[in-house]
Amino acid sequence: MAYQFKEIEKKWQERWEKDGAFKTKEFSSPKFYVLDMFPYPSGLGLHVGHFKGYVATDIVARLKRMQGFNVLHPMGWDAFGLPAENYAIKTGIHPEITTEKNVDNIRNQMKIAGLSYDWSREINTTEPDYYKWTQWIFLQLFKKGLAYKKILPINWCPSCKTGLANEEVIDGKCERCGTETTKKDIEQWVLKITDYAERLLDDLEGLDWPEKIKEMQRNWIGRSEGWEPVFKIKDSLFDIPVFTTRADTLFGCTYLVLAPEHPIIKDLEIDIENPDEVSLYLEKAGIKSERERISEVKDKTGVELRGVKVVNPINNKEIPVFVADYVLGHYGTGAVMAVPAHDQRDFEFAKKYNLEIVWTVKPEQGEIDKSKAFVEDGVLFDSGEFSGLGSDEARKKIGEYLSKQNLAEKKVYYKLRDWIFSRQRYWGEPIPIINCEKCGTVPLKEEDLPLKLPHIEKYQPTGTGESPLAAIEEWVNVECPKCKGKARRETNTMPQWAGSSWYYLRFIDPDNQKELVDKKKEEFFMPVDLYVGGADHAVLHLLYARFWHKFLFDLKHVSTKEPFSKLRNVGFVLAPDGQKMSKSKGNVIAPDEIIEKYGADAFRIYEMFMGPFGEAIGWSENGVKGVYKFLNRVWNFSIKNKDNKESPKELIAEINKLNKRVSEDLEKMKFNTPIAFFMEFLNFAEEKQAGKDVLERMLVLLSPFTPHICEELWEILGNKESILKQKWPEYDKNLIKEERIELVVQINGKVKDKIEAKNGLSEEEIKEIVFQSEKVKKWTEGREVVRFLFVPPSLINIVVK
RNA sequence: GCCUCGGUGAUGAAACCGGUAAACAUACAGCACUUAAAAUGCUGCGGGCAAAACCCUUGUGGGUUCGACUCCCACCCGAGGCACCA
Repeated sequence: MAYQFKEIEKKWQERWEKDGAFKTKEFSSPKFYVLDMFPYPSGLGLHVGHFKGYVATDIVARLKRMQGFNVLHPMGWDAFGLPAENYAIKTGIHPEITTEKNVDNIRNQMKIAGLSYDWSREINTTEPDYYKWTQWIFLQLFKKGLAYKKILPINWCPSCKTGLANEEVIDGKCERCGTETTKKDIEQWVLKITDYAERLLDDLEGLDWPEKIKEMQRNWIGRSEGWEPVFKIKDSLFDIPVFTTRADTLFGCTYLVLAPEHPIIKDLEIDIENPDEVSLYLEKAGIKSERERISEVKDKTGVELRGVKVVNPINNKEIPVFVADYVLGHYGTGAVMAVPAHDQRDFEFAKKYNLEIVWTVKPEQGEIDKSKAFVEDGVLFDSGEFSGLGSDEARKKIGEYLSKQNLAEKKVYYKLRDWIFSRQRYWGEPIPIINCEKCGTVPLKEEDLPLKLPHIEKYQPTGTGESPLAAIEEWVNVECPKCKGKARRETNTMPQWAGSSWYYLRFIDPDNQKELVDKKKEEFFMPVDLYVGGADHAVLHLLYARFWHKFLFDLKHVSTKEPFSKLRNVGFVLAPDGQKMSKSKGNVIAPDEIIEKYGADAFRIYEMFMGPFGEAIGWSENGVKGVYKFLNRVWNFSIKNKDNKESPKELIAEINKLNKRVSEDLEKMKFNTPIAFFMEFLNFAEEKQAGKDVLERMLVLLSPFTPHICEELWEILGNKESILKQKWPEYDKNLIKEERIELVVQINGKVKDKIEAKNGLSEEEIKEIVFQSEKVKKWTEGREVVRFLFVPPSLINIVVK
């Protein structure tokens, strides 16, 4: 008979809630903080993919509770952001209302899946009580000079009508809507994440994170070490420093290239003999979109500044100067020394404009292939006193030689750019700043926080670079806190990523009105012991959160250098057709219908059984049916044996084996194999008489995976106290040892025979048994036995000639 | 181009530290139960053969080893990330 999952699941979910079974205790050691990346409360609800991570952390949370940990396992809502606002534009329904509705729906989805969150700690980034502290952190950043305003050519999404951070531009397109971004000069709030570049890079070392994510962050931060030689401009007081990692190729530098944005171009105006040509080029470069720049990688364009020459500091050669947009204004000094012989980009440019190519580095062996640049390290020639040196040594020697004459400096640059922090949209945290005509930028007083987001009727973005908030006169026009004169509020809002950059701290102390988090509680619960979410946040959320955390650490508001000590990525759940699930493709599978048809327990173990946790795997309803069948067998097996007292020895060995395998694999964050082990165990045990001891152990081990059915059967077996209170069982390795085993006999490494024998025999005894085998005789007859290898407990390899 | 993962039956996959390749499931086929279907149970299921014996098989080619999915070298393919970063 099929087990009645609907009644059972409802019954236990209500019981757990009534008992407050998942409430975290304050200051009860040891603690374990296991956290999911909190979701955006979309109107579609969550699909089965979101639950893969949630079920895994839930299993860990339940396991850790049984192992005696005081588990902090909270959930909340990252509810600011564009979709709610776009929905409001379309329907006129306020984001506050849609957010609340969506949150209720998703919270319910999580509850019917039996996820063991401590709901008393629920947070929502759009509640003033929460964003008060997001704003507070912003004020601290401002006070430390880490939040500043700047007119910048930013990435602009013409569809979302807002500026974007570099991290939000993927392939020249808006991360949200896929529209191609353009450049726009707007005054922006910028956070100085670059001040933390070195620490963000160095501290990755100690983290138990997937190597992939660490590597992505390293690349994003992009540290590079080199020298910055100075090129003097001929007949001028100006000079131009350039950054290079290849100081060893300096003798091969035959021209200099400036980025179109380089300020010195203006200073040189009077010397330039071809001003029309130059300004035409600059104009063209300025309007190019990010996309165009990327697509033109192969076709380098530029223009010479005729009449301007610079001097190569290493050999005093006069060389020409070009402007080209393959040199970026925002990296290094915005100027490069071009060495066409040893840099592929310079090589292409030199070929196109017929510039001199001077070879100064050759490979240690063989000749240079002069059809392309030789970019590897090698041995210097035609390089004065440095000829004959290897590249590595030459870099150092040349750098030091120049720096003695104050013609170069050792330098480190990072690819990481400051975080563009303002958005010209409505549905976000207002930036707590007042712009006064007299006093300039004035921060709000901390006691005036939260600065509430006003309720408005018109959400349409203005497209002018101002947010819709700018239209609300009574909100915008305020008195300056400093001089009491006329002033205007900052109308930009914070980006999507603000609220999620510190939310893990608020779970520790969600109702604190006086501070962001109580110091003692923070010290107790931090860091997050296990953080689980998709790999798609590798350089956005995970980098921003680390930055804010380090900042709070410097202010002594948090006690750890890093927020998340262990991170694991969950793989996508794809639609049955192998495609990504999306509303537009109509292939989204909701957990609700699966739970309705097969129950939460079946849903939960299917999510885990479908494959390795980190891999992307297609959904299969037949797979759900398969594990549902398994749960029915667990039910029937337990009911059938519920009155048995004792178990046979072989079953005791088997349950200990199961115990070992499940414990070990859970420790390694493997969730698919333990389920296979349970199935194997049941296949073995089903026909046998099982006693209460074995049944109970099985249920306790299974309970983190499928808590409802286990609770019910646990009760049926006569237990009064919830299975949640049981200790995670230890296995006895002496009981696992089998009495009889199968010897596997190989001849020259190939399996030829299998012989059953007593376990634990000596090599001599085994040898005797093995050579009695007909098959072994057949293969060894007339041949010389060179070696006899015995690999305990069961493998034998006989090497014959 | 660079970086990081991957490549095993029809499918999802398993295999600890180098030791029986394909556990566990799904699909499929056959049988039982049923008036019938579903559900359930049983059997089979990498390939060369219908079968035993035997041989082959973890992307390809080579190497190390008594023994390689696992280690080393070269290459091919796929996914994700970065991408004119000097």
